Amino acid sequence: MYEKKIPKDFSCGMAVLMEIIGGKWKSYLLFLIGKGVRRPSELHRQVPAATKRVLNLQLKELEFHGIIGKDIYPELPPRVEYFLTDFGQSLMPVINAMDNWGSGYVGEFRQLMERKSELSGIHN
Amino acid sequence: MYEKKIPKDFSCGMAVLMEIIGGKWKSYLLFLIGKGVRRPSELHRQVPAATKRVLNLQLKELEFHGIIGKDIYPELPPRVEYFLTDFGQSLMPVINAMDNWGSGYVGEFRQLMERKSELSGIHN
DNA sequence: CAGAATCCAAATAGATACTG
DNA sequence: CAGTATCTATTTGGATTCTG
Repeated sequence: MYEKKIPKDFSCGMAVLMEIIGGKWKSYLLFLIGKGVRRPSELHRQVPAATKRVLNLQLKELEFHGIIGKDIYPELPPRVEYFLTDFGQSLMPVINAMDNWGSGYVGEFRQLMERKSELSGIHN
Repeated sequence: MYEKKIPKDFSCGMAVLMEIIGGKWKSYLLFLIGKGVRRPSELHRQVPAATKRVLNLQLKELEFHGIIGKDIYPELPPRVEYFLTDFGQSLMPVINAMDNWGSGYVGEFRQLMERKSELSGIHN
């Protein structure tokens, strides 16, 4: 399995939360699963910029921390459905607070990023 | 300057927030500055595990996003004091919500990490 | 004390091809 | 469809040294 070499300090609640939801796509995944998007292929369709591999890795971490669970139906073709655990549900208000705050800043944030791009000559 | 090559998608408020506070030590820094720890040397003393360089990088990012500001006193020896902007203040309730949730999970989290370490044979 | 410069290590993500 | 394996690229953080 994966072995981290640099110790992290989890004395602070923030650090614990960041460890749990800190991946690049975990917030989307939680958001979507919270909205009822359950199957891996659907999730991938909603977040096409990420590869299956990365989504799977992050889903595994969320599962490891008990935030989500999965039902596996041994059919053909195989079917898997993710869901929020009770513990995961307890996280949703925090997620929503984070999303709300961020949403209020999206516009200004984009401008800031454009200014930054101009300065360094990048034009996506 | 630093040029990112992989585009990020900030359509979601969560992603914006994570971009702003997502660094390894930013949460500590905000927490400490919010508590009134102002000077770089003090901050470094409170977070000795991080190097000055990294703390500076993260402080700069927080400053770039308008979360914190700094007063520079051109004295000898030089003195710098960070402070939360109004915008940064607006973030604190979210930070606190995140910290509270995480704090409630610290114990269980540590156990989980130990179990993980046992499995892979790591004993820090 | 504050912080920039350089070099390097670790962590994380992406591309692609493959299996049941 | 779901998931893994392998390889590569990018991003981020750490160590050290140096300056005013």
